[in-house]
Amino acid sequence: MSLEALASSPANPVTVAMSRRQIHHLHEVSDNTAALHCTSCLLRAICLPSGLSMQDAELLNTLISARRTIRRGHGLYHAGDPFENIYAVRAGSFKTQLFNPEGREQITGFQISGELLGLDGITGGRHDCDAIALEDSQVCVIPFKHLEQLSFDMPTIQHMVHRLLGAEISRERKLLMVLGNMCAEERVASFILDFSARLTARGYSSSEFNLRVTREEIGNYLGMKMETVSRIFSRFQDAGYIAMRQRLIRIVDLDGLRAVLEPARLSA
Amino acid sequence: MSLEALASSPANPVTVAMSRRQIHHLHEVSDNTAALHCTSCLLRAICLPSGLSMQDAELLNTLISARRTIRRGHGLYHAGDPFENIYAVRAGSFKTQLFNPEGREQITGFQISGELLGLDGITGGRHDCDAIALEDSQVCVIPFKHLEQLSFDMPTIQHMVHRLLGAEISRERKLLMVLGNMCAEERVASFILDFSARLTARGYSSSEFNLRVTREEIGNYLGMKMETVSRIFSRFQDAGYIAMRQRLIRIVDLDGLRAVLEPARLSA
DNA sequence: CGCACGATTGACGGAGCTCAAGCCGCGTGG
DNA sequence: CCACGCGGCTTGAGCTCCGTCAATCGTGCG
Repeated sequence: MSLEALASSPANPVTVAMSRRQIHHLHEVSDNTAALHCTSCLLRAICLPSGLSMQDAELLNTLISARRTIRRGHGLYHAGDPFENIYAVRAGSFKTQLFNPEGREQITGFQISGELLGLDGITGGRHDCDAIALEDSQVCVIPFKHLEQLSFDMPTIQHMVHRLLGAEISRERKLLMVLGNMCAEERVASFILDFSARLTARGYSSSEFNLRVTREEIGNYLGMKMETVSRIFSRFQDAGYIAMRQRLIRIVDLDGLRAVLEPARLSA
Repeated sequence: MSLEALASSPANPVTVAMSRRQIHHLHEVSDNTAALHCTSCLLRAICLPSGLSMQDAELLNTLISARRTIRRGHGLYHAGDPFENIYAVRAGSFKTQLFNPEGREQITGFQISGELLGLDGITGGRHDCDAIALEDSQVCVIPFKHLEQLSFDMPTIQHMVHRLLGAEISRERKLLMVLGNMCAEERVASFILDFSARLTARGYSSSEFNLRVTREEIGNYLGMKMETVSRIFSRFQDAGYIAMRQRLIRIVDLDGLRAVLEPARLSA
């Protein structure tokens, strides 16, 4: 079936299949009531306890004081809130946004299951950004004081904390590279590829997923305007790299998408 | 005296005075041989030991295994080097640069006295960027393993490490805001203001300083081309915000520079 | 003194922004 | 169940800011 047909027909069987198949949604994890402990959590391999022994993971579990459910559009925390906990996304997804003194907004990241929230605020004792749920979501609450205490006796836990903070630094650096060096097409391509890679690591489909965010939010994150994001999605669709319907996206030609980032294109 | 004269005349008394006065240079600190310990170092208030008691600072000093001198243009460490130490800039200045898989370069920061280097690499056990000296410089070497060990017994030290990592995250977020939200003029204005603020915190002149970096490097850092950086410096000079001669810059109208960042300008 | 590298400045073109119109899909209420 | 409205998305036309290319200048160094 041609991509043109896919793009133009709302009743197209493929797109209908896409919208019906539930991808990366709340129930996959939270319905599993057996997974209330880190040791048995489905996210264990990629979440906080990754790299820890079974015993250490058990210990970590004792820290998790609660789980919290956040409704779509609501905040997990806001800039200025006292820093007390870090959070592991158990189900759903979030965005973190920053406001500068002049009131400009910058989205600094989108977090999905198994990723952490709240590491900002370690320095100042207060969070310095807002974390907003993009859909009904659930997080594990980890009181940071307890984590610090635990890390006195446990070098592995201390290493873990350092690793987490370092990972956040690396993540932001990658974004700096995108914003500082890439043109609009490249930014969008790397955005899609990054999302795909993270979903792969979590065992979700890497070729078909729901972005959950508006064009506006993607644009803000990538430092460009909504209209440009939209145009480039359309261009990628015409080029046969992706197929999309609303916020549902399917990667059709991974190599094509990767080629957008190749510097060789510049000389061509 | 008019700014036009200042800009056009190389022999102008003001600019000559600027180039003769030594600002932010190596000898201010390293000549002070009494300051070989954290407790007596001139940078104490703003460096690693900031916020620590005299005793803790003394303890910290025992960690500093060596000082290293790096010649201008040489690397303190490179991407891929095993991560062993973090470094405190004792004198001079550095840039940190990142290369992505496609070979693109992104400068992620400029570090001056009292600032830290090497925090990247905590995660992977390897540095993930290069640190290059912008002038002959000297650093204090702090073996990270020792620091971690020390932090088992010393909550204050552990807090310090977390604070440092958190500060790095915040720093990069500010840059994300600049790259994601601001036009060229605003980027340059915020670059100058950021530099000025950091020098103020270190007791240097906040209105007159040596940038030490090429237009190319400023452009790379700010996500724009050298020519645009140059044009905007010229424009700021014409507008009476700054006076500059080569890499030496003097802030003439701080409020004017700040006003460039005001969103009110957009509606005007 | 002359070379080389960096900085400046101009002319031009294009990528991406602005403004605007129209469309789609979903929720709501009659 | 359908009409309606609204928020988000798409697409077009025109413009602007910034990148590109190129010439020139200035400065520091050998």
